[in-house]
Amino acid sequence: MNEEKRSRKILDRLREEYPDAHGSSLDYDGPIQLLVATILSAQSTDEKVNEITSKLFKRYSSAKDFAEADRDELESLIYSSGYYRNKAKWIQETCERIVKDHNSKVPREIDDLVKLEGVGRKTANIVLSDSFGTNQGIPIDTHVKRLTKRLGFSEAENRNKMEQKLMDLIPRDRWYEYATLLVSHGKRFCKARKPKCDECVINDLCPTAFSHG
DNA sequence: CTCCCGATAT
DNA sequence: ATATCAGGAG
Repeated sequence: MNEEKRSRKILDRLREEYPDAHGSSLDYDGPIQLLVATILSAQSTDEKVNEITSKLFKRYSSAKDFAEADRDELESLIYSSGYYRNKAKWIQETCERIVKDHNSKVPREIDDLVKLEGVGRKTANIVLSDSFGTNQGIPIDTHVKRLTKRLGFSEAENRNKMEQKLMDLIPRDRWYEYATLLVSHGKRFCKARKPKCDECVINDLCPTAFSHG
C-alpha cells in the first residue's frame, strides 16, 4: 500500500476514534488569547495552561493589556508553565508589536506571525487554523513529530522538513485534521514512553507497532 | 547544537 | 532519578 492510501486510511480510522477532535483543547476567547495560550503551551501540558489562563485572562485579556502589563506580575502568573521568563518576554514583545504594527489584531499571514517574538511555525499554524480557519501549514508539535516518525511518514530530522513532507503527502483540506488527530492519539495511546500498541486502532497500518520496548 | 524551566508520570 | 509535556531563539 502506498503512502497516500495508508495515510488516508489512518486519518479515516482516527476520525472514527476521535469524532470530537476539533482544534486545540486550550481555553481562550479570540485570536490574541489563543496566541498567548499557545506560547504558554511550549513544553507544558494544555491542562496546566488552561489552569493558568483561567486566572491570567481575567487580569489581562487584550493585546494592549499584555503589552502594558507588569513583567514581574506576568511572570508570576505564568510561572508554573515553565520557561516563564522567556514566555513572559515573548508575550509582551509580541503583543507590543501587534498593537504597534498590526492595529492590535493578530496577523492572518504566516510570514507575519513567525516574525513575532516567540512565535514559530507550530504556534502560527495553530492560530491560523484554529482561530482563523485557514491552513497555511501543519503545526508540528511533539506528538505530531513522534507519531509521524513512528508511522514512517518522515524521518524526524527537523520540524520544517517534516512539515514540508507532510504538506506534500496529506491533502490540504486535511492538514489540520492530521495534526489534531495525531495529537489526540498521541496523548491517549501512542505515548512517548509506553505506547499502548495492543489497544491502538491503527497498529495494522503502523510499521513500528509493538517495537517500542 | 544549547539554553530556557516547572509540573507530572514512570 | 529521569523522561516528557501541543517550542522557540541564539
